[in-house]
Amino acid sequence: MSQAATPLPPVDAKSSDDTRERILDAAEHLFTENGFEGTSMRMITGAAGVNLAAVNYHFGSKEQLIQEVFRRRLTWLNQERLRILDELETEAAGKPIKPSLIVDAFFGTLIRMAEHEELGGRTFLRLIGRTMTEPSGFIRAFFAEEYAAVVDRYKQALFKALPDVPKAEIVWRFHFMLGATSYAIAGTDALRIVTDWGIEPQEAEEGLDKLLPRLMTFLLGGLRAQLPQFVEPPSK
Amino acid sequence: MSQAATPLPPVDAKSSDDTRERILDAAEHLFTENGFEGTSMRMITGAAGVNLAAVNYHFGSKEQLIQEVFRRRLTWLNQERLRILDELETEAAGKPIKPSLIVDAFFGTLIRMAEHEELGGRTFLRLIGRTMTEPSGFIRAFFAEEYAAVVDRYKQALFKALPDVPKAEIVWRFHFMLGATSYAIAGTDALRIVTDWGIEPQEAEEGLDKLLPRLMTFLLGGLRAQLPQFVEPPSK
DNA sequence: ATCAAATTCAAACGAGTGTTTGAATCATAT
DNA sequence: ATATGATTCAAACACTCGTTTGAATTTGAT
Repeated sequence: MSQAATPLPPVDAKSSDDTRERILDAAEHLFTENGFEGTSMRMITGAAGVNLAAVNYHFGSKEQLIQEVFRRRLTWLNQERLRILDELETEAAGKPIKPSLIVDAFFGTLIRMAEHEELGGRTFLRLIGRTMTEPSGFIRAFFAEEYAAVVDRYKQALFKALPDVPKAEIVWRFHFMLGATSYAIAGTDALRIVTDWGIEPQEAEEGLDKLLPRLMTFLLGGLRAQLPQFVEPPSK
Repeated sequence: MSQAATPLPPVDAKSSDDTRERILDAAEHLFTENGFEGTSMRMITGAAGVNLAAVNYHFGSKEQLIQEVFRRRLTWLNQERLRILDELETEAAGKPIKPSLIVDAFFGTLIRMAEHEELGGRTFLRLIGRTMTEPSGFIRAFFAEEYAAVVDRYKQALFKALPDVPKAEIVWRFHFMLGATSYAIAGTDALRIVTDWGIEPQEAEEGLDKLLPRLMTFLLGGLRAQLPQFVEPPSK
């Protein structure tokens, strides 16, 4: 129980950072493949080539390990999202921002993480896609805290960008966009089984390059769609 | 090990159907709240008020129980989807069907299940939304088998309905639509935490009545969006 | 009433879980 | 070289997991 309370190594990188990183990398991969409950500490430490007790020593518990796996990526992602939105708002100088720019800043920034292996690459992208529907209470709470500020800023930007669309409608469509995106990245192989595509597999392979423009046009098409007409239920 | 091999009670309803149904209902709710690995047999049998061994006796294993939880709903759902598509194709008499009708037949039929408690209601809807991103291998395989025929028929219908859209594009957009839908139904409360809405909660409550038209316009907006222009990467 | 099958039950099984312990090893600064 | 703290390690802890067992009970047909 020596120093497990220390949140992060203070400044310089000790050799034990190795162990931490190896554990985080192994956990990221295994969580993606097997889920949180389907991944045991022994699987993680085995894949990382470290002792079983290392996780509890460095992170405290499995729960805290899960949080750290996300935090090391999400902190960067959401700061980047805020930075870009700041930039856009500065350029716009008070005027509304084009919806396509807002959507790209939020979802494009996420998708583009897949190209950078040092940011977790496709593995982390799949993991986060799956985790959005995670039932576990503490994960939902953690995500809520990690996302609250960003989502709120983007919501406000969309309200301003689409003044003719009711706010409730925008929130719902934001919700839908999140779903389409999560699914697209989580299920690159999950649903390939289901759909079997019926198109040349070569065309499915190069998916990630073309995924972003494809997703983008879909999201924007949905975001800018005509407003729904609520039909009153027949009689009642 | 008396008769555990019997797939289903032959014809008439015995009193033990009670036990089966109680288990399935309890499992459906608990899986929705806690996930598959987060729900133990003891939780299920406890909630159902039956003996611990009852699950293994009636279903063989936890894995088979999970499959049965889905099968009793999905069989109806996908038959209904096929039936409606048959109807639409008969009416169309060889001509393409309007995309909105196809989309409503597939996704609307799912959403409308929520209104019928005897079909599982909102609980099953949330469960299926979450399960689409499930990592577990046997669940993916099971879903693939259960969905293959339906998805293929609907894909063909969409190809015909949108002759100007490349097939690969349609498959992707079908994928996106699945994601938006799954998310919308799975996360009715999951993301409410994240977004906190910023709109009158009363307006969020009546969500399910208006969810379908809202989702519908979003999906159709995305499905019919302009085609993406693939920009070649800068230099390379 | 009798018999055979279906179902329920309490108890236990072996395996796997996350976590803890205390000694051994390593690194670093004096 | 020595002392101090950080880290690693093998072993064990208490617990939960899904499943199995074999006897008790219930059910339904004769």
